[in-house]
Amino acid sequence: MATIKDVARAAGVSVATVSRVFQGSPLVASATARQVQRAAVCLDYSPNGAAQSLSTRNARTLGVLLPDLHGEFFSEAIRGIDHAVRAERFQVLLSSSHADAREMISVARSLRGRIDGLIVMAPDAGSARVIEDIARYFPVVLLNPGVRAKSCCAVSIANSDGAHQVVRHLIELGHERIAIVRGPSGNVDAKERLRGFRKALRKAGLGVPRGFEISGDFTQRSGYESAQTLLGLRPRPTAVFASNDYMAIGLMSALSEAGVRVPEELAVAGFDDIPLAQYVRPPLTTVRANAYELGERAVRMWFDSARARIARKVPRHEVLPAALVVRSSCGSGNGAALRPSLEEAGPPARAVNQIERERRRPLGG
Amino acid sequence: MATIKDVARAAGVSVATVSRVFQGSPLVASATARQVQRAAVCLDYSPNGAAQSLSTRNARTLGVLLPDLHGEFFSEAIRGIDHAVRAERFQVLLSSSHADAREMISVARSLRGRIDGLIVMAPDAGSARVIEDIARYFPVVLLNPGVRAKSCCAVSIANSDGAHQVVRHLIELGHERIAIVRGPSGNVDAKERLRGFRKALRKAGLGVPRGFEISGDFTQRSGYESAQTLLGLRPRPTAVFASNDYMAIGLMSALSEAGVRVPEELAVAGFDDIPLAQYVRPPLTTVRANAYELGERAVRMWFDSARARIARKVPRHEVLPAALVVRSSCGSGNGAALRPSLEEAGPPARAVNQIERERRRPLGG
DNA sequence: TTGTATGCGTTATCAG
DNA sequence: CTGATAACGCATACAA
Repeated sequence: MATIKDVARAAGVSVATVSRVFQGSPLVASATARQVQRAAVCLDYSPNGAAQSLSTRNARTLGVLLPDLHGEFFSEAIRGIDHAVRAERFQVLLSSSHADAREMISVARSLRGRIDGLIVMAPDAGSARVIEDIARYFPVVLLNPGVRAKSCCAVSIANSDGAHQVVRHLIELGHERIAIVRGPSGNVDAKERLRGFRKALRKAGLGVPRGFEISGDFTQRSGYESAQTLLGLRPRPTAVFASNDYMAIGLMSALSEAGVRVPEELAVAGFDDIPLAQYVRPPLTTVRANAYELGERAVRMWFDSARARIARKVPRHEVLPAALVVRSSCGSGNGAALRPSLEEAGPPARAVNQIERERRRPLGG
Repeated sequence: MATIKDVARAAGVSVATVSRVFQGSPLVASATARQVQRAAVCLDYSPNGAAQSLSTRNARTLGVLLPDLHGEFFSEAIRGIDHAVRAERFQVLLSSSHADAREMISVARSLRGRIDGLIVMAPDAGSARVIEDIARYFPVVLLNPGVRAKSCCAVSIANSDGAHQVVRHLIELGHERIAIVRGPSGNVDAKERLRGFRKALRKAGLGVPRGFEISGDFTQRSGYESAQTLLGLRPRPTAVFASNDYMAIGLMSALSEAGVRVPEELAVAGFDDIPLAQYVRPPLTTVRANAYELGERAVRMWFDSARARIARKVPRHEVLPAALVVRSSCGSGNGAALRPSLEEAGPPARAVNQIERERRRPLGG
């Protein structure tokens, strides 16, 4: 592979000049620049990134640390990150599937010299110290964090507000006995959604009868299993908010087997708006969280705080709004079309357009 | 940040010794090693990756170039890649959302010095030259490539065979007039699936009546729109193979609106086994392509060929088997449970376990 | 077993 | 406008 020296020699100039040309420096005669460019093309030269990093002390690369995630949320977040990073002409160094915090920190350390900063997603609350530790090495932005770290910026989804919205929706539809299927206990998203649930009920002057807060773990199975508990409650709830869509779908399938009609006998709502949500019967009323935007914002926030490093570094915390998506799994109070969601307009209209935009997949695989 | 020099000074040794300790060299007295380690911990030192890369001339990093992909396939492929890369103690430099080949090549060039090789996914047939170009810089493994490049290894999905299987399944169920909704014309997955379709019919001595090969573009909308064409055919087909699940689902929704019963009046099959496939009504018979494994294999193949560099470099091409997943959208010939798929066993049994494994998402968002 | 010295490919600081 | 040359942080051949 050709180096800057080879180009310099071929162009009959010094390495300094070649370097200047490649950085678009104005301090070089255009004739000389052309010479250099010709030589570079001829030798198929491009600068060595490692050498640049070493010399300039920055890598033009952002690291991304993720837990072992599956599914749409993961890929959308990455897409958002990649998009925003690309806009800054940076690169993404991805490291996912981290089991525990210890592993995360060792990976983060091994990244020294290769990245300028990190986007970290640590959903469990136990990792506070680890995060602080990592943040000593690089500027860190937390993505939907399970914990607030004093020293770093963060961007997260309005879990509490989203839950609040959907529960308020149920209340507006006339429900007074509303249950929740909770998420895993260590998970902060779950905790926040529970908080929003409680707040909405409290605001409406409704109580939460004993046993109306059923435990779950975000898996479809736990939703399925919650049905039994749910149907055994007396008085029986008329509506239930499942803390995520997977559980809502599991629950609905159990209800269907038990011959309980949704939403007539029991209204069901979820959270996340996974792609499935609009296809189950009845289509699921839920809350949309935009993972793409979450990733994008995290990166923007990183660059903002990097640029403001000279000024006072005051860690911000952005919260992305969550949007209620009304479908039919909660009924619609008086009229069937009281509050139609976009997706309900029928396939050839706007709905399909949106589906296409979101789900287009030019590759077979 | 502490450098190797600081550690050397603090430990009272030379930088060479520190370097040796960090590489686990046996040529250092254990007492000295402890000294060094203590100093390193004390100074919170870890080696600078850029400097290492520059010195050793390798980056312990694999680049991953992807087109603008959404959805499960994307994230699963990345997971597989990440997993395999991690096993080799390498890192992943990800660059997705590439619109065209030109962009891809410029990104690839800019990676010089930062990566040791590339996993490239280029589904459109036009990029052959670009690939060859990139392969001059780094060893490249193609992931589900749209084109065979002479100089690099590749791993892809058995598109043709998968299509062959599902069409043969239709034939075994007694269908004789089978149509296809094709994928985009430039796309190699689509082409291969069409090939498998034709082959299965030919083998069975069945013809493809004029008009039975309907064009589509892998979007749900195009599947929806294909229904009209399909229902206008005389004689009308009794079964249709949609080249991917999105189109199959769009088609089924159109059929449902038109009052055409699936599978009684028209059997429908898809390809990909997207998560949705088991939730639509009726659950979709399709072909499963394992994206996780695809990514994993690509990486393994890269390391294999990197290690064999000394020996003759003969580009291999692996094809991952595709598996027929029988659900109910094609009916089941004589008996309803003639050939039940795992997913049909009912929620609390194995089916849900699998769903959980596949779709567990410990994070709210 | 340890230290010295050189090179890796760039950038950047000075002189010209 | 251009050219030497000293960093950048580490690995390693060679010497001791």
